[in-house]
Amino acid sequence: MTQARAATIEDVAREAGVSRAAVSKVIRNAYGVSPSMRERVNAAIAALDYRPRVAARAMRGSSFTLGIELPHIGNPFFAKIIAGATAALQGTGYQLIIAPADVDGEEGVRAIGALADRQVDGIVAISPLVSPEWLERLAARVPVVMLGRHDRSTAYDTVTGDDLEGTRLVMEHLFELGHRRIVHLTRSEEVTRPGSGNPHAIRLEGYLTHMRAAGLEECIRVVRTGLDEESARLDTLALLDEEVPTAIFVGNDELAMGTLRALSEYHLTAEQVSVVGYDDVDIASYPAISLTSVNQAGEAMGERAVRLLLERVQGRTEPIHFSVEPSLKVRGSTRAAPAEPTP
Amino acid sequence: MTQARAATIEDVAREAGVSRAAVSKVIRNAYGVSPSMRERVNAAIAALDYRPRVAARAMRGSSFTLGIELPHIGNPFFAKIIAGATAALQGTGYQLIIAPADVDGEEGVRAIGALADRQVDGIVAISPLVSPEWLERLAARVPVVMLGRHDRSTAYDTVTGDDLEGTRLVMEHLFELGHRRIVHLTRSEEVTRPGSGNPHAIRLEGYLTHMRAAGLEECIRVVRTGLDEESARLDTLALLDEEVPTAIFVGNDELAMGTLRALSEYHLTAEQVSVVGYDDVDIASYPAISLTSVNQAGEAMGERAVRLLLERVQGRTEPIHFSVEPSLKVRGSTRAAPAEPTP
DNA sequence: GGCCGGATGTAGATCGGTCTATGAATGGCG
DNA sequence: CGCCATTCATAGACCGATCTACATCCGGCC
Repeated sequence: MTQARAATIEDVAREAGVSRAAVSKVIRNAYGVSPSMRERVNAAIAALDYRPRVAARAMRGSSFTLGIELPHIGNPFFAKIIAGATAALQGTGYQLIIAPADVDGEEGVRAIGALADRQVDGIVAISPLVSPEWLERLAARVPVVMLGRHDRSTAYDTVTGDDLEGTRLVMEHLFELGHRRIVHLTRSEEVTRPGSGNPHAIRLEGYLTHMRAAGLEECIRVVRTGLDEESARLDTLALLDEEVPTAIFVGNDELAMGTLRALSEYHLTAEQVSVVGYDDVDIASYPAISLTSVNQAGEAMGERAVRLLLERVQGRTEPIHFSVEPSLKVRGSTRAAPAEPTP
Repeated sequence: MTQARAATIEDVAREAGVSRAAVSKVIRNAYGVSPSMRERVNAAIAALDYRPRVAARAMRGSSFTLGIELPHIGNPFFAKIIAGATAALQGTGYQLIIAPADVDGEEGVRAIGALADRQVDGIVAISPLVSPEWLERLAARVPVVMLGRHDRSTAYDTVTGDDLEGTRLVMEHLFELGHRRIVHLTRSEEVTRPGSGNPHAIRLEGYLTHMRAAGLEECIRVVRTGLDEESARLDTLALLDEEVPTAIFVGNDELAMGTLRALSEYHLTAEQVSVVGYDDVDIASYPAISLTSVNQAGEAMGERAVRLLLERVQGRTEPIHFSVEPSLKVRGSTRAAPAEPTP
C-alpha cells in the first residue's frame, strides 16, 4: 500500500478499529489499555509503518528532543562533550539535536533561540556571550543547563571545570620549571570580560593573580586572538616578532595547536619555548605533539549536563552547580626554562 | 508585562487590533498587507517579543529547518562539512540542526528517522549503511542529499569525492616511491561491501585494482578496523606484530592518526613505513604530523550539499550528482621505500 | 447613482497529535 | 438482584500556526 503521505494516528486508529485516543495511549504507554487492544494497535502501527509527527506532539506535550548549542564545531573538545551527551541519552527516548553557532557573540543567542523556537524540551548551551538576564528569561520557559559558566543563577544549572584550580596547576608547573616570562594567549577582551564567568575570563584572572603573587608583575603579558587555530597561529607569529617568551599559556588546546604551529615555523622547540594548553584534547597526547594540557573530562561534562537537564525536564527546580576537578597532564611541550641572559 | 507563557500569534493580533491571519501575513511577507498594518503588527511583535512556534508552523507549512546526520562527530572531516553547510545557509532563514549517530549501521537510520520525525524540510546524510530502497522511500517524503554515496538514484542528489581518482593518486604516488608491500587499512567488511557505493568500498576496490595492475597481487593485504582512531591504533599494532610493510594506505585521516600513533609506539618512522590518509584533515598539515593525504574539499562539499538541498526544497525534482575533484597533498609521511632485503 | 474590480482584511477550517471529561462494560458484594 | 467501584475506550476540545474562501471598502467609470 504505497500512499503518497505518511500514515497518521488517524490511519492507525482506522486500521486497528479503535479511536485516536486509544492509539495515543498505546504510543505513550499510558494507563488504561487492555493487552488485546495494545496488540491490535501495535500491529496496525507496524503494518502502516507509522511514526508520530514530533511537531504535532510538541504542540501539546513535549517534543522528546534536547538541544545543544555549540559555539565552534571545529573545536575537538566539543566533540567529547557531544559524545558524553549522546551516551547519557541512550535509551531515554530523547533525541539530541545540535545547533551550530560557529561565530561569536550574537550568533550564540540566535542558535539558542532557534532551539527554543523548535520546542525542545531542554537546552544545553556552551558558555556563550549571553547576559544572565537573557538566560533567566529563557530558563523560565525551558529547562537550561549551561556548560562552562561560573555564574550561579537559580534559574539554570551549570556544569563547569574548576578553572581557577586548573590555572593554578598550570602556573605552578611553569614556575617549578623556572619560567618567569610567561605569556598568556587568550580570546578577545569581550570574551574575557572580568566577572563574565567565562572560563577564559577566569583563566586570565588566575594567570594575572599567580604572576603577581610570584612577584612577576612586570613580566605579565596578555596576547589576544580569535577563536580558531589559524588566528592563534597568526597572533603567536606577531608576538614572536616582538619577543620570545620562555613559556606560553594558551587559553585552550585548539588555540595551542596554532601556537605550536607558529613556533615550529619560527624554528623554536620546546627547549626554547614551553607551551601549555587547556582541555586535553585527544590530539594533545599524540607523541609528535605531546602538549601539556589541563584535562577536564569533556565526556563527563556532557554526560552530567544531560543528566541534569533530564532531571529538570522531569520537574526539579532547585538549581545544581556541578564542578569537574581538573588535572594537569604534563607532556613534552613543557621543559625547564632556558637560562635567561642576565639583562 | 511578565507573562508566564511566551506570546502567541493570537496575543500579537490582539495587541495590534487585527486578525491572526493578518499577523501571519506580515510574518510571511505575504501579499495583501497595507504599510500601516504592517507597521502596527511589527510594533506589536516587538512589544511582545513574539517568536513563531516552529512546531505550529511545521504542522501546516514548513519548519524552515534542514537536518544533517553525522555518523561520527569525532571525525574532524565532518566539522569541515558542517562549516561549509552553515556558511551556505547564512541569510536564507533556514536553521541547520545536526543529529549525531555516533555508532555504525542502524544508528544512522535512527538518526535520519529522528530528523524526518521532526519535520525538517530537507535532510543531508553522510554515507550511512542504508539501503537505496529505504532512502528512496524517505526521499519520496522529504528532499534528501547524500554525501559520499556513489549510487545514482533518481530520488535523491549526491555529493561525492571522486574516490577512484583519489585512490589512483595515492597508489601511483606510492608506486613512484618504489613501494610494493602496501597494506590497506580500512573499515569493516560490512562497510566496504562491494557495490555499496560507500567511499571506503571504492577506495578498497581501487587499491585492489591498482595492486593487481602493478603485478603485486601477492602483496595485497587488507586490514580491517573500527571507526575511530583508537581501534586503528590497535589494529595497526596487531599488524606490525606480524609484518612490517613499507607503506600503509589508510581509509581516512582519523584512522591514519591511529596508525601513526601505533608506528611511533613501535619506534618506526616514515623512513621505514610510509603512511597515506584520506580527507586532508587540518591536523594532517601540522608540521609534527605531516601526513600525506587526499584533499577533497570538505567545506565545498557541505556547501554544495546544502545548495542542492535548498534547490530541492524549492521544487527541483531532477536528480543532480555532484563530484568533487580530489588532489593529493604530499607531505613527510611518505618517503621512498626502504631497500627490501632480497628474499 | 449603480456597478465593477482591485486592494485589504477576516472567519474558520485545518494540520496531527495530547488529554480531560465522560460513557460503557464488567465484576464484586451485600 | 441492584448498587457501586473499577477498568477500558471514546468524543471532542485544544495547541499555534497557515491558508482558502469570503466580506468589506474604496475609487473610477459609464
